[in-house]
Amino acid sequence: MSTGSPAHDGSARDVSRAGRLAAERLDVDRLDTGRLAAERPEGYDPRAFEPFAVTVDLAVFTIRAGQLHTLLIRRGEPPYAGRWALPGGFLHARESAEDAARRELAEETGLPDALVADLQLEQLRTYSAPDRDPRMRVVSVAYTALVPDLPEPAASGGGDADQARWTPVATVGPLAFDHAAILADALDRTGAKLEYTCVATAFCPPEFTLGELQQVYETVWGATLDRPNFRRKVLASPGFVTPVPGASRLTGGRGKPAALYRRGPATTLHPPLLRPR
Amino acid sequence: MSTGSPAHDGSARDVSRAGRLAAERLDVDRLDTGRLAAERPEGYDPRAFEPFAVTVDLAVFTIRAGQLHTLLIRRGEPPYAGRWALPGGFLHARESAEDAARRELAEETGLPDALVADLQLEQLRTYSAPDRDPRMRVVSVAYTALVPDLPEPAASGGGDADQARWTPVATVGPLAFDHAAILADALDRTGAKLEYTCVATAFCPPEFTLGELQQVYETVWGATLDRPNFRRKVLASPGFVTPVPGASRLTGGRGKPAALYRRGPATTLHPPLLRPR
DNA sequence: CCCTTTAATAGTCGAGGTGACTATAAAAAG
DNA sequence: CTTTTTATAGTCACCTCGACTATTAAAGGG
Repeated sequence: MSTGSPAHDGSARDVSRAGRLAAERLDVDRLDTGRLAAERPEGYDPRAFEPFAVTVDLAVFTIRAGQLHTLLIRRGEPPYAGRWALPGGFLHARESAEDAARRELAEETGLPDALVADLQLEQLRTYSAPDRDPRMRVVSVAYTALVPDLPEPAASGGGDADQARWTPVATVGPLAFDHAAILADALDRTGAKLEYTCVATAFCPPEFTLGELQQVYETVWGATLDRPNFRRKVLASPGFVTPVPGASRLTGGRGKPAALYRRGPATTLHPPLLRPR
Repeated sequence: MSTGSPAHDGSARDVSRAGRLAAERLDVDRLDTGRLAAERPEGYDPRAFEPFAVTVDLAVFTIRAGQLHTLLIRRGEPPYAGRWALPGGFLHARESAEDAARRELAEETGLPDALVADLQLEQLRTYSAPDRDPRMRVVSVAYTALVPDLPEPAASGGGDADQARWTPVATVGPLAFDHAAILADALDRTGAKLEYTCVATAFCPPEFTLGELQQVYETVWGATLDRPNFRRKVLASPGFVTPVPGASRLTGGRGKPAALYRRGPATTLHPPLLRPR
């Protein structure tokens, strides 16, 4: 947590990692990684090495009109036909879970590849309950992504735009599979990450005002913050934001124009910006 | 992060979750979860739905003789024959990853089932680099467990005791597969969790002195802490520890006997106990 | 053009947490 | 009995933070 990416991004590490002993379906004697045959418990079940399907699911958040939105996709086929679900899909044969998440995000949101490439993408948790899919065993690696408010709505990428939509998290109804639990976990994690990392700027455009940054915190936390104190805290955190010299923008039309900032080089907040209560 | 288990324990939730749409190997048209056929990119590869093997790996930590130790197992077969590795194994057909981790932990450490059942067990991260196993595709869900210093060394459970050992993390050599990276991630995470959760007591026996608790922090962080200040902080955190009335224990033989405490009901630390610098 | 409104920015003050430090109490060793 | 050792109690300055007030710079209405 000290100096690493706020998203606990491990893809670069993943790629350079050596492989791990694995099952070969017809060679049961060599299947049980890391354990000797002598150590195996009695009742050893060959079905233990049944293959699994592996998917990624994405909780993508943005802030639009002062409300936290998440990207949902309407399912067209059973089970859960007609239900909304998190975007996601299967791992391809030669890609890591993070690569798959990035690919799915690009495909389903139609974001330019350049934007997707350097996006905040954090591995949330892996969901592996045996009955989470009624038809077969599926293990899913969930990721969280934070994006700025997009000029173009989601699913502009060629597909049926009606099938993918930004939905205010407050109005999200029942979701397919265990996606409601994944979404809840993602919300918890995102709120917590705002406290001790600089990821809040991921919700903002390249240049933003401190008022807009504060709105990110207030929207995600569902709390109101004291503006002078928030300002003092952010400016006192080295590397959180860097001022754009001479630049300012009229925020609401009225009032004093606000100075503009860009995201700084820091990824963690020392000390943290704790949410009230 | 607010009131949940410090280990982000999601097993209870997992079990109650509905299943997720999955691949059926002979029904390619229904394989791509959450996406319509119209949305699929060209060059769609049927091998994308190749089955994966899913394993769990365990970074088990304990403190012994003032040093942080981790449980390692010596591999008996290639690849990496003779190398040390983290304990772990394959998911069985009808168990969640957390259940598998708990089962593997019980099998490989020989701990009493009762102890394993209510153990701190936290999902760390999922490792999915395509080349992490030279023979086939293996996705591994890594867990971290913190245990008190065990009277009996590891692998007392029937097997070849020479194949499993507590090893000081400072002297861990090269490990099999990407286990060195997993171990490093687990160390990072454990150090960070000590700051804002109460998991440190997981390293201690049921009754412990504040000096022993402080040693946990000092050992994991590799730093020395001021004793009066540590004491003040711990006692000021409601629910972190509860005193055992009238009980005391001679710690080193010499000196004033220390009061005994048990772990309290709290799981998170407000405000956090930040490590120095 | 002046005055009001609105929002950003600057500054103040006290409570509380924390680091560094000193002092006392209770045990064993000599 | 004295020394040593370790737990425990207490002190003090600094720094952060929450709550609050004051000033500045824009738009809008008369």
